[in-house]
Amino acid sequence: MSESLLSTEPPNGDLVPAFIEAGIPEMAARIMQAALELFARKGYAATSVREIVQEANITNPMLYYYFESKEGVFLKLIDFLFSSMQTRIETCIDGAKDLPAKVRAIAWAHIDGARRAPLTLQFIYSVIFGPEQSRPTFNIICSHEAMMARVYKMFDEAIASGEFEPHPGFTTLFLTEQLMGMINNHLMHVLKLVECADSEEAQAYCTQNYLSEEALDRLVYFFLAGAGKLESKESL
Amino acid sequence: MSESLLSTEPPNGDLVPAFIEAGIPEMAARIMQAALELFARKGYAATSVREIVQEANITNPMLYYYFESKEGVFLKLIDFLFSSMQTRIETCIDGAKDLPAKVRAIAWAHIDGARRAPLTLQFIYSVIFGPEQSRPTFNIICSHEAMMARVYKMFDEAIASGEFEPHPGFTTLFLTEQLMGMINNHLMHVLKLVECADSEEAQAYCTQNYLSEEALDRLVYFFLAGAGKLESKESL
Amino acid sequence: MSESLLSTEPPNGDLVPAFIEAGIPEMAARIMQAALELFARKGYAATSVREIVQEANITNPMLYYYFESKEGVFLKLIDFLFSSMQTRIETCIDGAKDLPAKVRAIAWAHIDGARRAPLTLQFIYSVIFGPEQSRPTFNIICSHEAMMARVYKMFDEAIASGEFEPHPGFTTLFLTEQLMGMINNHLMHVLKLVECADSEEAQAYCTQNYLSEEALDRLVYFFLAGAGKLESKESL
Amino acid sequence: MSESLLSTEPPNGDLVPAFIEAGIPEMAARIMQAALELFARKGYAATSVREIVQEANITNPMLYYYFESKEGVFLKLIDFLFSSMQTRIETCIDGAKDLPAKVRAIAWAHIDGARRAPLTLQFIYSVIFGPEQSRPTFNIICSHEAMMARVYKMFDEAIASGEFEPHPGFTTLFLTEQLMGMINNHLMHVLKLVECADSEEAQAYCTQNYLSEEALDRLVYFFLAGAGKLESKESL
DNA sequence: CATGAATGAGGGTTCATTCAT
DNA sequence: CATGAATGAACCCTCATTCAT
Repeated sequence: MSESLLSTEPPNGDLVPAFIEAGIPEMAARIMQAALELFARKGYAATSVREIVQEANITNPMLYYYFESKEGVFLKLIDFLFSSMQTRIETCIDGAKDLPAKVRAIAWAHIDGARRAPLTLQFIYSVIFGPEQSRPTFNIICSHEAMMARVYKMFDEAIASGEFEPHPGFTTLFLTEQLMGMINNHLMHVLKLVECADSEEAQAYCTQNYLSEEALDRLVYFFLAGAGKLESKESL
Repeated sequence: MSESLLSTEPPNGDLVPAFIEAGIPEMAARIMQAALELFARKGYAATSVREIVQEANITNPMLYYYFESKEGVFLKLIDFLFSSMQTRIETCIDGAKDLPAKVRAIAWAHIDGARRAPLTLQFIYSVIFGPEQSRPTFNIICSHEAMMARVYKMFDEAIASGEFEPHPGFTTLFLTEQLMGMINNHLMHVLKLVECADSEEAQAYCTQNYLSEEALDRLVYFFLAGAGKLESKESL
Repeated sequence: MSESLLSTEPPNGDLVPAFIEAGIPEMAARIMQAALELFARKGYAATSVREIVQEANITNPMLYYYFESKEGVFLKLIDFLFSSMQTRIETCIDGAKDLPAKVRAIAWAHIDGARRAPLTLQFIYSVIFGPEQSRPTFNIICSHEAMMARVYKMFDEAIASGEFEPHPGFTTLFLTEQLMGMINNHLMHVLKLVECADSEEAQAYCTQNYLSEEALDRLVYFFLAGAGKLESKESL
Repeated sequence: MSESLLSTEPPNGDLVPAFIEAGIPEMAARIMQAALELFARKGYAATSVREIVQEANITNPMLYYYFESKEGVFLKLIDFLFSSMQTRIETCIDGAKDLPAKVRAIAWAHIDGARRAPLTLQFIYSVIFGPEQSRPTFNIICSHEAMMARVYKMFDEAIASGEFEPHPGFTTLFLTEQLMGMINNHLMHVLKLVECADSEEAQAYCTQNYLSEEALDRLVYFFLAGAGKLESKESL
């Protein structure tokens, strides 16, 4: 819609500044960044501590100085990333005026995030959808559900205010699951494409079909049409 | 719709008979079954060969007698499972008379499969959506896309025949991705629930909301409403 | 000297007929041949039973039917080869009229053997000169010394008859060791060259410098000149 | 000749000090020493990493901390030993005034080395004369030929200066091969004897016939007499 | 803060050998 | 004679982690 949507940040996915801003020492931040990339690319189990410290350009015991263990690195990372996502979604919802705009903002935040930091997303998804025992146990429900809960509430409010009427039989939970599922699905395709996008042509294809405004519009429209009826269709 | 849909097979997920039927020796089948369960639960990297052979109740070298390596077990497994899925989807599409029935059949095949063999699904999803380098490389595109291609063709034919008209701007590829994505999303929730379903109450909740006819109807309806318009709405 | 010296047998090194002639069943012969080649190329320890049976084109238990063990194959092989060498040397000595001819015959038997069956020689040498504990224990002294003893006797007789007078201080044992050592040394070079002789040029070089009559003459002359004085120098 | 020739160093063959002097950490040196002894006694293939670390009194991973692999230990060892030999031979040649003295010095260096560190020699010989595929591949030609080349040059110079005239038909390469071959042959016997020298009597026999000045004289005389004529025979 | 050195436990894989048929 | 299937032990190597400095 507005150009401001189209972020121009480079897609380097370097979270070190963000870590430091959150009060994490620089070296710990480098470790977390290295771990993030490796966990995303190879998974937690297949990533060795040695690889992490090599990638972070530090010595082995330093990791144990800043973190309790390999598991500790993972948990700190997960905690940070889920908090960020939670914050982001809340900002999206609170900052948009009506349901379509809110939905659109949430979707765009994810899509743009996938473009800018694909590895971060890959990591989060592998944690959410991968086997639980392949990584340290942590309360994924707690973290993930908090995010879902905010979206859930968004639909509740829209229905209560009469702004939106779901198709018969559709619960708020169902709508939440569908929306987040559609976004996830979209991002999965983005990630697959980003990985293989060696040629310029492939990148252009990816951008047009998955990272553009049109792609965003398609997604939002599909969801709203499938989900129910809006009081006023102006915003679509 | 018909009661025949509601399979009553127990959800043990034992594929050994299926393996044997496909010409795999019994001991190899036991190995594959054990590996499937462990890979699904812990991921490929976190599963050790020693665990597999222990679970399969065989000695270590037997695995190497029937398979080239741990990697070989994985690949044979993947190959078998993807072939089965491919066959199944084709059967669904060819056996149903119109688009809604086809979509419904595909969705139900997956949902029922998730109920009967959740670990198999968990395994397949962790392979499709997990980090590529966390497991042996194999041509996932080739296997997965073949499945997608059949669905793609299904939409193409429905559109060509005038049976279905997608909303403006929706390509066949987009529809395919949305349908499969929605099914995936649904199954993900099923898997999460199955894992935690220790109480009878929880299981009942899961069955009603995700494994019932109503859940299936909701899904199919959401998809078709979001995707476009049917020539005749009778079948819905 | 005589053309009969120049053997024209192909250098295939196939001992299967010889094994069979010695009363060994054909399959056992094939196993021994395969083992010989592998032991020669990789050494006893680095050769696995599986490799042997694959090379011999038989199944694994067959080896244990004909031989007690991997060690048994080795011992039968060694026994056969040392006996052959012993016989050969005796024939050389008994068949030549004077010391130079005997020395020449012994040297030539070895050189021609190296040409015809380099792997056999490589095997024998690796057994004689390699670490004792790298292979099954067997009485190498017994086998090897018997060979040496015959040569020793040859010198003794030549000295006793006045045909040859060694340089002062040279014992018969010393002469024996020098002669066999020189031959060994020569063969080592042949083996090294045969291994690398991929080009025709290299083969020609090898033939001229190590496998020709001139090379033989040089060797015999060097030995006799170094060892002592002949009563009559006609034969040189 | 001079007493200085007769080294009195104990024949313990402990190279650890030499390794450390060459800048190798002490623990790595202990590993190399243990590996040397085991490789010499059992061969590379028959020696397990567990044996090495047990002999070196360290834990298993330390070997991999200091070396890349079992193969790495072997290569570092070979490199060190060949360099030492090369240096030693050069010192012998450069430090002696005429050809007989040079030949004598080379021979003595080897004989004395065999006495002081028989395992080192056994190892080197098993590498040079054993099957190539029984150990890691390394450029044996490069290492060995460099040594030969220096000896080759020694003969060339002696011939050019008129100091020595080889028998007709003897090339410089032939002389080099004969000399080194004779030395090798001599050392082989030393090694065989050292191994069995459990009794004092046996040791005395060995010393007198293979490690004494007389044995050295015999060897040098045999070689020179066999090889050609010296301008002046004084030095013999 | 930062390091080189060290470790017990376990990783995947292959060994020589033997069983039942 | 000949085979497919099976085994306990051992192979080389790497893991996450910790020590002393």
